[in-house]
Amino acid sequence: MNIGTVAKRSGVPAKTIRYYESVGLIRPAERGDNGYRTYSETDVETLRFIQRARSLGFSVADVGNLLALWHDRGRASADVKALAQRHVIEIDRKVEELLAIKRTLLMLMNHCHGDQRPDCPILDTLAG
Amino acid sequence: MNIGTVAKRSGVPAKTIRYYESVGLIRPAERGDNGYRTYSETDVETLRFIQRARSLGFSVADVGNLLALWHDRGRASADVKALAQRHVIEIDRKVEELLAIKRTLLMLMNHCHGDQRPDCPILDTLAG
DNA sequence: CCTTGACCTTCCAGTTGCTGGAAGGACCAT
DNA sequence: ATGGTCCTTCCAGCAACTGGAAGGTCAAGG
Repeated sequence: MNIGTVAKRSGVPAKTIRYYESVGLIRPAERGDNGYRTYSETDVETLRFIQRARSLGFSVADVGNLLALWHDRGRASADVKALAQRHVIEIDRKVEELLAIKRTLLMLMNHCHGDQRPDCPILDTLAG
Repeated sequence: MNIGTVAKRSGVPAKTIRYYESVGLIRPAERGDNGYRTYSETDVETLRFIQRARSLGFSVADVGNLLALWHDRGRASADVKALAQRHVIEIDRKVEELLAIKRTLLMLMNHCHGDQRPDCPILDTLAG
């Protein structure tokens, strides 16, 4: 299979597959006589795994860890769960940060007429 | 005032001030005979404004828009409010995205023993 | 046989918002 | 004179791609 086929079947763009190879997330693909990268079914599976993990917001580094755990038949599920747990904590942190900002913005917007007049508590607050 | 002093007084690191200048968020500072950038009280105010806007998550581009509105005495507060509104919508989008991911992760974690055994629904799901 | 178009290759640059570091000049106190 | 702290510029790197240029390959159609 060439990279385009794998891209279509895994949902990971060809460019991104090359990128993953360049940063060591996947090992370098075999090459045909023409220099084209050649892939197997297993590679498609791996890329799908990566795709799903990335869409859950895991960093490329963490996806690397997940891949290692996946391939390690002697892994402890506790290690996987702990990784997920850390990720959830990080998500909570981000959500809290965003909500705090949102609260502030809504408060400011509440005090702003939002019409043609120039006076605006939002700008006033930013100005201090 | 030299850049270090302004940095301290505005809370914006010297490096970041130079960066803001390089991307056109603030206009190039006057230079002294020694080539050092020279700043006024007004510049400190501006940098504080920028600092607050950035800490509310506005992009540098949007901070540029906010600065322009701030300096425009004929502005309509509606424009400021609309900009804030767009930002809130974007925040909502991000929060929703994060919460959706979190829900998925918690569900997966719920099904995972998290002990020394290797079988792990988290990995199974990622593998498809 | 030739051309066209869709592949593939590599490498460089841009995105966002800084941040670190190197190399060199300036200033101030002792 | 010397040390320490400022300032200058430019280059590189972070995350995770994405776009584009320049060029090689391949398969189908006229």
